[in-house]
Amino acid sequence: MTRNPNMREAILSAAELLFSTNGFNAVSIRDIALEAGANPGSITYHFKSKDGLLLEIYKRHCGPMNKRRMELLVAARRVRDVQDRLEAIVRAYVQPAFSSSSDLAGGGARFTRLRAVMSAEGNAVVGRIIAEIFDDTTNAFIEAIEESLPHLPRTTIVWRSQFLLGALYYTLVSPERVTRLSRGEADGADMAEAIEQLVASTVASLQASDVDHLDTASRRAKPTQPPAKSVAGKRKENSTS
Amino acid sequence: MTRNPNMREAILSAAELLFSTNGFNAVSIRDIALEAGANPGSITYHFKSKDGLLLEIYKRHCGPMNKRRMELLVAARRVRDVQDRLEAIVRAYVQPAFSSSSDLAGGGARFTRLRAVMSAEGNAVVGRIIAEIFDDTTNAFIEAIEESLPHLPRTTIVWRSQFLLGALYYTLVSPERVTRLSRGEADGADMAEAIEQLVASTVASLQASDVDHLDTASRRAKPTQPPAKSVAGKRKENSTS
DNA sequence: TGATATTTTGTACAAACGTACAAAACTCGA
DNA sequence: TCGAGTTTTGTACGTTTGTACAAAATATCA
Repeated sequence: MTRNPNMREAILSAAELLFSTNGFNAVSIRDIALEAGANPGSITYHFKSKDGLLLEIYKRHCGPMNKRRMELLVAARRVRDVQDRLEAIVRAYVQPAFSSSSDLAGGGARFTRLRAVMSAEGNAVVGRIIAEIFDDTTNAFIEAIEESLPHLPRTTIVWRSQFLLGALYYTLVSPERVTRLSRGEADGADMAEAIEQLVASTVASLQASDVDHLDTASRRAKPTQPPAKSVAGKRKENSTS
Repeated sequence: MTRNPNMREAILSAAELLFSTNGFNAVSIRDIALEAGANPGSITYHFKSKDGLLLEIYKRHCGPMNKRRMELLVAARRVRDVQDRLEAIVRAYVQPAFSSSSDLAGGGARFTRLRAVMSAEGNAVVGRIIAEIFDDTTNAFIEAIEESLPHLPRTTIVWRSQFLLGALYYTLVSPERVTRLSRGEADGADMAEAIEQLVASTVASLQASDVDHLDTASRRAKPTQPPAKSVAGKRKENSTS
């Protein structure tokens, strides 16, 4: 059998691929070994345990990705125009999640899909990592958005950042849904297009005025309402704060 | 027929809970039996296999949820004002995903979280069901949105519906992230608040003009731009259509 | 009630799981 | 070329897995 010069890398790559498409528990160490062309025992040798392997995948990607995010964020904050700045901020958050600056091509998207799957499975191993590693970066983005949209409550920005991350995750998890529902007119696996659509959608969402709870309640009570000119963010803010 | 329907129901409920929080493969039949206070063998008796149990959960919820969605959609389409109609359409899609009209309280949210997890795990059993059962309903919503926003290409609506579903899923999967990032000011598990935030965000996203690729390219080339008044949906439409 | 149908239980089994570990096969400076 | 260090291999272990099945328990209805 041909020996792989860097078996450790092959194992990491195979594990990334299989975990990100099938979840953690559905993939056995033997599956990974087969995909990587390695012996099951050598996985134990390199990473000690299955959890250790998953942990190593995270360690490999988190640093470079969030570093790139922060670099792009610093540049984005310098953009003069508010609209452009907001778009640049969102793009700085989204883009590194699709294509990491690190070694492998498309590795960024694969790792982000892995994060989505682990998040859905409620994986205990990565639970702490997410809060420890990602929250700092996320907070920096929230603050940047706060600065550009000072009228918007922080809680609303948090909600919309949640929606952004969910949209990001799901786009990588189920791209075929976009292709199917668009009847082939769009390609859900087209990452460049996904980024553009996601950025545009998120910027518009962020620019909308805050949810007004009292107003919303009254609007549901009497659905007929003086006609609005169908411009988003039109509703006046008279929130509780 | 069923002499003691309680046990069957208890198994279904326990499986729903465990699957939706831990994934499919991480939960064993013995785990479910323990949670339901049943014997492992009785699960095989009622549902034949583990896959059969998962399938039965879907059969139980899909019908009522999508029926409710269609009822609300019909009502939403009758709303006169465009802004209000759009909001009603989005709400008709979102609301039944959080609280089903069926028996158990909060069962809707639990089932939607289950769908999110199965989607992330790429579960083969439910793969076909989703396309078969959900696409009809989703298409009805896309058409309703198309009707309210005739200037928007269908592909863009599909992308934004993808983002909506992803946001919906992730909100149910990781509500604690909202609580954490908002430093306790918001409660990610507050479903009513989540719905309001999600609806407002999505309506604003839908009302944004289409992504213009050429324009976007030029805007990135020369970042200085006539200042926008930071009102969502303000940008003029000069799309390709 | 007794006969029959339905549900629950306990146990068993083959397969797959994560992991450990010794032997074998490599690598590479001296 | 040699030998120490590193990596890979093969195998074996104790568990846990999904499922099957017969016996026991329970419910239904003449």
